[in-house]
Amino acid sequence: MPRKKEFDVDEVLDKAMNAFWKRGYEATSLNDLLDHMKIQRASLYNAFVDKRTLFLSTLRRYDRIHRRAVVTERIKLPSPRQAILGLFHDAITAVVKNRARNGCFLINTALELAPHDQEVAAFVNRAFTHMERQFFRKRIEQGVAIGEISKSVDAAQAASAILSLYMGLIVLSRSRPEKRLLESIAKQAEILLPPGETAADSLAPAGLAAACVN
Amino acid sequence: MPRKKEFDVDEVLDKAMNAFWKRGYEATSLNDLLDHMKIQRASLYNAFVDKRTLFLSTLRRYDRIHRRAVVTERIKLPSPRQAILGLFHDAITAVVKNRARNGCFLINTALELAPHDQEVAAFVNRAFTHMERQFFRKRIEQGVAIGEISKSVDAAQAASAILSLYMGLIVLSRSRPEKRLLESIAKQAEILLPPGETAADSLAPAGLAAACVN
DNA sequence: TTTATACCAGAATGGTCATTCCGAAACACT
DNA sequence: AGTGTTTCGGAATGACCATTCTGGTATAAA
Repeated sequence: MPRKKEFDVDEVLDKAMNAFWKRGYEATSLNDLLDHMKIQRASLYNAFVDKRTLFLSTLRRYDRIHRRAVVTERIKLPSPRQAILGLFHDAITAVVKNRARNGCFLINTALELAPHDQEVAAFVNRAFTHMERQFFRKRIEQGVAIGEISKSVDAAQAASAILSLYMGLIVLSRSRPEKRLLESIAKQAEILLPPGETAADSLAPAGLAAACVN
Repeated sequence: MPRKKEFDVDEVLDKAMNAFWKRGYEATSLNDLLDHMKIQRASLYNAFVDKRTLFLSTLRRYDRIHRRAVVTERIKLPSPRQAILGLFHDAITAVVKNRARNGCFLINTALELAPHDQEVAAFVNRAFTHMERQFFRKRIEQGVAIGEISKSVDAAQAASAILSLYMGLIVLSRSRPEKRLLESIAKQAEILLPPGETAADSLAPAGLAAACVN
């Protein structure tokens, strides 16, 4: 009896996501969305309820296919240290190759909407905390366990710092997509994760050990 | 001949700044502004031209009294290392004490408007670059020169990283104002600026110390 | 006093916003 | 053929937006 939907929901959701990602929530009007999604008004409201609900849907989708997917890929990598540092270098090449000028949708949203929308705040919060604890911290702990990362590293503390450094990198990359600058930041991420002391369990204090990287 | 202005320009500018700082540009309507500034419509347009010009004025004022003022204070401090690390601790206490959850006006603006407003982009860019080069880098160089910071530190690179770490801290503090988390980040800032080799030298194994000259 | 300006309060303008509603055509099933 | 649903294109709605305008009033200097 019912007529089939003539557009792919995920496909138009992607287009809506890109629109929101590029301009933010407030600055993206419904007409902008319709232009990008190439569907009719009625179809949008029928399929996605309203603007805010559509936004949340795109945010969830971004989290799934852009953040979670990357994390689960990188969790499988044999080298915990490279899994983390690779994230930085991927972000840099994405920026330098003139692709990602939009930054991170989650970070953008955290600043624009989270302070005034509890549901959004809870969502981005969970995402950031997941990054910190389930990716950065776990991988650092693994790195320390297999001797790839120095025992002098406090996994929880380093995870916070790496997260902060990463977010700073993304924020900075929007206004200053300079390769040299961004690579300096990635370089210092390496310093926060000094390689394990293969020879002897060094007596060197953490600060000095960190300074010795490279 | 002319009647005197009955409101203090800087005073109402401060109120406008707080409104924009809290909600961002798009989400702050002119009525919001009038409510906060407690002046009349005509007075606003007479004194500040229009909304965007008013916004730029508040941004310039923020830069002057919130960023530049802090920097010039901290440039005078005797200890370059403490001048930098103090910035982190000040930000943290501001967040945990009086719940300053508005983050940094410049960073918020960099994400909301800079991508679509060239003038704004140029302004925040100059501010960030000034932070990086005229404050962080210069102070690190001084620290290295007086032996407070290890010679192994590349001032330019470390400055980029410290800026990135600081921005990450501010961004993160908006959604997660947890003292423990933020202090972990500040702690790692210290690691990026290891103290100069005075006593630590003697404790380190000879081989390791040699590896540090680079 | 005159004159220029700032004040107040609010209406008017012209636009855009998200959302709803309409009629008609397209389609898929019984 | 008939029924239910989704398409389309657009019009209507009502709210809010930034900005301008209209009078009327107060205040200072010439």
